Amino acid sequence: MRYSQTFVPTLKETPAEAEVVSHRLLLRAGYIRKLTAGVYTYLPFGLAAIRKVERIVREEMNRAGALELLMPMVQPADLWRETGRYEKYGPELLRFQDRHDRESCLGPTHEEVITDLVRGEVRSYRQLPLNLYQIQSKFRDEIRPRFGLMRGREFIMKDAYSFDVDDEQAGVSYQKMYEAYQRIFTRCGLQFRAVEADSGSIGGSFSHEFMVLAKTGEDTLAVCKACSYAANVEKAEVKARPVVNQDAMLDLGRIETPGKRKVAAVCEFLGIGPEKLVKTMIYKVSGGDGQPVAVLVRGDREVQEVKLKNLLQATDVELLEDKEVFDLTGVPTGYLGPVGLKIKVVADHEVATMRNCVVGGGEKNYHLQNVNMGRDFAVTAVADLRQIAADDPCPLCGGELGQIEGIEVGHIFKLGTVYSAAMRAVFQDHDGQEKPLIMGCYGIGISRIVAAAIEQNHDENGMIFPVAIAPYQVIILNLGLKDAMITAAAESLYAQLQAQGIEVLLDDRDERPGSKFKDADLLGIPFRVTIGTRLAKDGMIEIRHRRDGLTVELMPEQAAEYLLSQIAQSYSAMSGHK
RNA sequence: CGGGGCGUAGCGCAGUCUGGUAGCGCACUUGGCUGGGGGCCAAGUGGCCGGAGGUUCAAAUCCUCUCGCCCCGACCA
Repeated sequence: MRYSQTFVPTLKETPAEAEVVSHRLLLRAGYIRKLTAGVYTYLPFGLAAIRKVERIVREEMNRAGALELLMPMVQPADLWRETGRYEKYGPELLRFQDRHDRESCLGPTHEEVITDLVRGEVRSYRQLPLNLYQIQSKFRDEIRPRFGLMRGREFIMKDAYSFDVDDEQAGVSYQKMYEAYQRIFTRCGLQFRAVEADSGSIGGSFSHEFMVLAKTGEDTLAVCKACSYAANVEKAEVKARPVVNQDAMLDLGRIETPGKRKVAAVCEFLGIGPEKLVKTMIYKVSGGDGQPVAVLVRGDREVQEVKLKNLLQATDVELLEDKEVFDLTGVPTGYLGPVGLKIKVVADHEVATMRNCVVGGGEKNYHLQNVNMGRDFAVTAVADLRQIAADDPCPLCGGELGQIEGIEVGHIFKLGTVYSAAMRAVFQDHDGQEKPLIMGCYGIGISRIVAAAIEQNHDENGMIFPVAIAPYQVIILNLGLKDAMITAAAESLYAQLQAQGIEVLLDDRDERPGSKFKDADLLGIPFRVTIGTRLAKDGMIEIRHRRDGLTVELMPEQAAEYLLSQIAQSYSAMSGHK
C-alpha cells in the first residue's frame, strides 16, 4: 500500500477524551474514530489489525474442530424469556420494538440463539460433539463505556459454543478450547496468563480467563511464585489458616471511642493493630433470599463481593449507603458491630480464629473489646469472604503469592445444562434416554485484543505491534521523492517485498523526513526501512526494528532477504504450534 | 443511576466570574525557501459559541429547560 493512497488520519495532538494509552494511540494513529459513546469506526489500519487477529482466531478454532457460522445481531425477546434472561440481564441488554411492536434486543451474547438452533437440529448422540462459533459484533449497553476499544458498547467478539453428551466429553471440549486459546494468544504475540475465574452471570461450574498482562489491566490476578497457580482475585481462594491464637477469652468490655469511625482511627485511639479489629459491613442483596446481610472481616481485609454473592446465591450485592444502614439498624456507620445485631451475619474464616477482638459497639461513639465469636455473637455462616492479600499463601502449594494486573481478553466456561435445560435442548443417548445437551461457551474479545496489545506494547512514540497482528509488517520511508536513485530503490524494494507476500507500506508522501519518522513510530509497524541521501553517499539504506530500536545498514539488494528472515524469526518466536 | 467536570474553527484550548468587534496554537489552502526526527516566511480558508426558550438597547458570557460528551463508583469479552 502506498501511504499517499490510503486513509490514516494521524493526529499530532492527543485527543482530550482519551484516558488510557491504547485509546490515545488508536485515535492518534488514525486507527479508529468515535461515532458516539462506546461506539467506534474502525479505519483501514484499525480494521487491518482486527482482521489479523480474526484470522489467527479462525485458524485455531478450525484446527480445534469448531465450525464457523454467523448468527443474527437482532434477536427476539421471546427467546430470552425462555431462559429468564430477558428480565434478568438488566439494562445492558438494549431492547427495542420493531414496526409490529414485537419486542427485540441487540445480542450481547448468543447462548439463546445457538441453543435454539441446536435444539431444532440435533436429535442424536451420533451428531455430537459439536462446537459452533462466530465472529460477530456484539452490543452491550454498558453503564459507562470507557477506554476506547477496551470497554466499548459495540465490540467484536468471537464466541463459540460446545455441545456434548456428558460431563466427561464436555471436559474434553473445554480442554480443546483451553489449548486453542493458548495457541491463539501466543500467536498474537501477547504475554498472557490463563487464570481460574469466577463464572459470573453467565452461570456454570468451571471457568478460566485469559489475561493479557499490562499495568493498566482492570483485573488483578493472584499468581503463585512457586507453582502454576493463577487466579483472578475475585475467585482466588483464601485457605483458612490454622488458629494460632489460643489466648483465654477475656471479659467483654464497652469503651468510649468518640468520633473514631474508621479502622485506622479506632486502632490508633486504642493502640492496637487492625488485625485485632473486626469490620462489619452491611450489604443489600438482590436475588437469593433478598435479605440484607452483615459481613465480618478483619480490620485490614477487604470483602470480596463476588465471593459474597456466590455464598448467598445472589445475583448482586451492594454495600448499603450510610443512611440506609442507619435506617436498618439504628447505628451510624463506623460503630456497627455483630453483637446484638438483628440481621443475618456471615463471617470470614479469619474472624472465627480471632480472640478478644474489637468491634463496633452498636451505638454512636462506642466500641466493644474482648469480643469473641460464638460467646458474644453468632453467625449464620463462616466462609471465605475476603479478597486474597499479599501475605496469603498459595491455595495450591502454600507458596508465596504475587499480584499482577491483567486485561481479560478471553473467557471459557463450562455451562453444563443451564441453557439446554431451560430451553429443552435434548438429544437421545445410546440408551434411548432423552438428555439435555451439556454445553460450554468460549469468548474472545477481538477488538479488545488490539487495545490490549497496545497497552502491553508501546512507548512514548507510539504503538509497537507484534508482527502477527500489525496492519503492515514493513514501512519503507522514501526520503528523496525528487531523487531518481532513492525513489527507484524504494520502489524496487517495495515491489520485491510485495512479491514475497510481505505486507508493506511505502511512505511516498511529499512530507518532511521528521513527519515520516514520527508517523512510522506512531503506527507501530515492526520494521522500518529508511531510504534517503545516505544511498548516494555510501550506498546504504537503514532498517530499524520498532521494538528495540536496533538499526542495521545494508545495501539495498540485501534488504528484502534481511527483512524476510527477520519477519520469519518474529513469527517463529510466537508460533503457537509446530 | 449517584458524584465531579466539559460543550467556542477539523484537533487542543483561551474568552464566561465582571454582557459591548469571536481569539490563540496545530491542521488545511496558495506561493516561496527547506529537506534524516512533526522546519521557516508570507498570504489566505474555515465558527448558528451543542440546542430551545427567556432577561437585556445588546448574550459565547446572565436565567430556565434540554441534548451530548468526559472523569470517579457498581458491570463485563
